[in-house]
Amino acid sequence: MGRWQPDSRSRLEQAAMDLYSERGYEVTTVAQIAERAGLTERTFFRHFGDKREVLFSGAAALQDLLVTAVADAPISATPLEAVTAALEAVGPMFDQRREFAPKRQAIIMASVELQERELIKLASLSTALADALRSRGVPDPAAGLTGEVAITVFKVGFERWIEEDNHRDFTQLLRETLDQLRAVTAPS
Amino acid sequence: MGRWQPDSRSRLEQAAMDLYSERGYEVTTVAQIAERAGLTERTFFRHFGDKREVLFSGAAALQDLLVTAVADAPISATPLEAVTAALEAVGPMFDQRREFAPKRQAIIMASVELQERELIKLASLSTALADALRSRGVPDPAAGLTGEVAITVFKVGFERWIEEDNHRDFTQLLRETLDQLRAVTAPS
DNA sequence: GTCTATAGTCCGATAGAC
DNA sequence: GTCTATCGGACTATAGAC
Repeated sequence: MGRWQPDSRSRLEQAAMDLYSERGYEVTTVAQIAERAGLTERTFFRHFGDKREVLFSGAAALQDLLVTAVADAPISATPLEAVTAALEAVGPMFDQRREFAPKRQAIIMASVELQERELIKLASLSTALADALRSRGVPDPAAGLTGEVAITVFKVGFERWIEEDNHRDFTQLLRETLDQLRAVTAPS
Repeated sequence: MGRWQPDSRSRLEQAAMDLYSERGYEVTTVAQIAERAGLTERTFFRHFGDKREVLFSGAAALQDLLVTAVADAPISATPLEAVTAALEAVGPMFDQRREFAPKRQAIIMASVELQERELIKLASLSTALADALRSRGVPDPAAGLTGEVAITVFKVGFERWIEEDNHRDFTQLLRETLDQLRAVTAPS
């Protein structure tokens, strides 16, 4: 055991979640987060680029999971089928943390600044999915549009998963949302 | 003619565009923008909530145009047809400022912070369109999903309109992008 | 670990328009 | 007189530089 307590990063994340929940994101200072974690402001900024990023460290893992699933989809899969497989692959990751996700979402929905960060993370996922599709030989504009469609389904499905009283599987809601999107765009 | 020069707001917008283009958004200070416009920092913040907002004052007019067009669509129109009418209604607004839009877009694409603001403005348009559809009696989840689809078409169509060598009508590109989106989501 | 620039807020003062 | 737009200065927190 070294000079420092382990898991500085996790402690900062936990302290930030707690303080953002208790008092709100805007009125919480980085100094307060660092203090609660037993660290200094300087250490916070060593781990996280800014005050918002402390809530978004899971984004990279989500992106890896999505991209890998697209790459691993059967060669015969259409672009939409490939991203559907990717969405179904991430479902369990959320169902496992059913109590964490709504808490984090409530914090984000209470702050425009945090919503901005959330949206650019989603846009990054869309770009990553489009690139993964292009690696499969999917041409533009289909690759870019399919990435956008996937993120729309993820976003809308996630919102419903959070707000639904009965806790249905995230995967099930994603499938349902995709079907509804297809109904909306289908020819009358 | 009074004590102040007219059009303080426009002068700030023009100065900001110029400086963001010349030096970049991040390295430009609000003091520099105000100075070039012959005003003070304090006045800048009176007109614009923050340093980014000076590039997004046109968003409200765009939203009004979209919402009005949805409300004015024929009663017989499907949700997708109503938002399609809205998209076609805003096309000319962009074709009129063909030299302004790419310059502004280049500034935004050079800064993650500005992209975040752009994305939340687009999300706001999506919500406004969904609300306009609900006012027409469109139920959820169709209203929300149709709003999202419309914004995807707008975003992707706009990017292509900017980067295309031959200057096709924005409206034409929007129609084409919607057709491609429908092809992507259509059953194989 | 210390220092500094900048964003953004708050209070008040001023001066013209009406 | 009221209303509105500008300016001045002090202040905090973020974020990056040293």
